[in-house]
Amino acid sequence: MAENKKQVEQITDMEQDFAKWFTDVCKKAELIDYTSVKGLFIMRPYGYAVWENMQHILDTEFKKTGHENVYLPMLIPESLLQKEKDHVQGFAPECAWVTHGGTDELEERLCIRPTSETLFCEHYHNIIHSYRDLPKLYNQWCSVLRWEKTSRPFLRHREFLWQEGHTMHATAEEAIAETERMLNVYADFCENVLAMPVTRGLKTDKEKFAGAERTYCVECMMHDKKALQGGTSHYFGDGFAKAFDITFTDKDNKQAYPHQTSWGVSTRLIGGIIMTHGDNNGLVLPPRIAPIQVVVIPVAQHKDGVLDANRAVFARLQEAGLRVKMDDSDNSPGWKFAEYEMKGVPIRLELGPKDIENNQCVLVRRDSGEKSFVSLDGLEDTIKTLLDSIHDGLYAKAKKNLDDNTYACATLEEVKEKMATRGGFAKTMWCGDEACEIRMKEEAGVSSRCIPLHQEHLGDVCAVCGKPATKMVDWGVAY
RNA sequence: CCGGGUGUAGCGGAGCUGGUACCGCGCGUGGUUUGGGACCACGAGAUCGCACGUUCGAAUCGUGUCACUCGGACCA
Repeated sequence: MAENKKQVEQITDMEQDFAKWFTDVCKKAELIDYTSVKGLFIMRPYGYAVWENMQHILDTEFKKTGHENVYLPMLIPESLLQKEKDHVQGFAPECAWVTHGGTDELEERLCIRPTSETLFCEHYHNIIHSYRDLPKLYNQWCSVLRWEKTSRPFLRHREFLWQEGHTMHATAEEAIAETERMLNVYADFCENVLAMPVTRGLKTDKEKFAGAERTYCVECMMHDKKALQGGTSHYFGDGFAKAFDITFTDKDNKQAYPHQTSWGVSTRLIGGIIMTHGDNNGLVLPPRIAPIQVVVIPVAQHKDGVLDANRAVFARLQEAGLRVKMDDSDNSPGWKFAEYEMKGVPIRLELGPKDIENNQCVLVRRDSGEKSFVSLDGLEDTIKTLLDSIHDGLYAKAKKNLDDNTYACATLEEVKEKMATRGGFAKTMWCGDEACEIRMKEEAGVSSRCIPLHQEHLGDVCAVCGKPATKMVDWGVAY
């Protein structure tokens, strides 16, 4: 074994440079590739497979909760986009426009959707007439375009893949219940599928969605203690309905405006997975969305019977419904070990001549590196149990990171000092005044992440101005 | 969008007091290997991000532009 040989595929240590580590992982794990246009990325098969797995699980949940998938066009006429004032103001700065059809200039320029509220509203205007038409529970899987000034793989693409749910309800109560239901779908998904603990909360007025009355969110903490918004769920009241003249006849034969919601998660969650679970050897994927859950690596595969034994194990695991790959390429076993570690495959299975003799194989966990020798009898169940245990381990580790780095502060000074020394999330009481929020950003460098739904009473006064406070807010540096 | 850095073969780098390019890894073929990124031999591959300019001559100097990157501003 050659010592000190430079490893071409080396990944920068996260302690040394977290941002570099992140992009190294994205590239070396073959999740993503750059293109010649800033902010537009190629999702390579391995990265796209992660998204497909996420999509499949979420889509199943959406359908279970009564939603239907639709597809709306990607171009929005300028006049349509401008119907809701707050909404335009929020999105106009980052819209990309189509101005020509062939060589002819268009009479009205068309915006490439940054989000589809306006198109949904136009459509709902046409199809909602009676309370019998409600609720409308639609979801769309698509990509949207936002001309961001700075971009990073997964965290900020100019074009990104997402789903956007858009629903219409007869009453405010029903719409709010929908908003909260979907927030919980997201929270459960993050925790039970991605092994990412979340804080459920409400955005402050300053941070809420353009045009929304209320924005709920799930906030996650990354390994570098910065915050990442995992998903959002908005309650619009009847603001858009009024702007787009969407009305229905209620049971009492009176005209009424329906109440609306929208909610979404994007490929940004993949960035969250990377920064929550990854380590200095590369990606660490949560088992429930890993494109490959088990990689089978034959050892001494040139020897008689080894490949056949490996193929048999591979077939068994595949038959058992596991996502499994066998690598019988002529790379050395050591090379393969490093390769699949970098790609975050949860379990490596080694099977060589000695194992075959003993009716066993070697299982190695990606998260802990722990190695175990297990019998080939009942291997399917052993592996399924191990995958669950890896999920739990990842969750516990991320939860510890969140808990250890969330702390209460009584004053702005304290937030300033703690943020400078240890980062993470500070929770403080807040009076509700935007001026205090701005001051917190200016002086402590943190923005309000959310007003957690699970409130604690830390004191009676706002940490910034000292006036009476009623809400507890989580503050942090966000991606 | 503002300020700093970078751009040479698939990847990482050297060359940058001007004379059309070098190294390691990777890649191809053959052989030997195979329980933590194996080894030997031979071979293929880049008009130096792009454009314009200075020059007899530009990877090298100048201007512009695009992309990446680090801060900052902005960002459902």
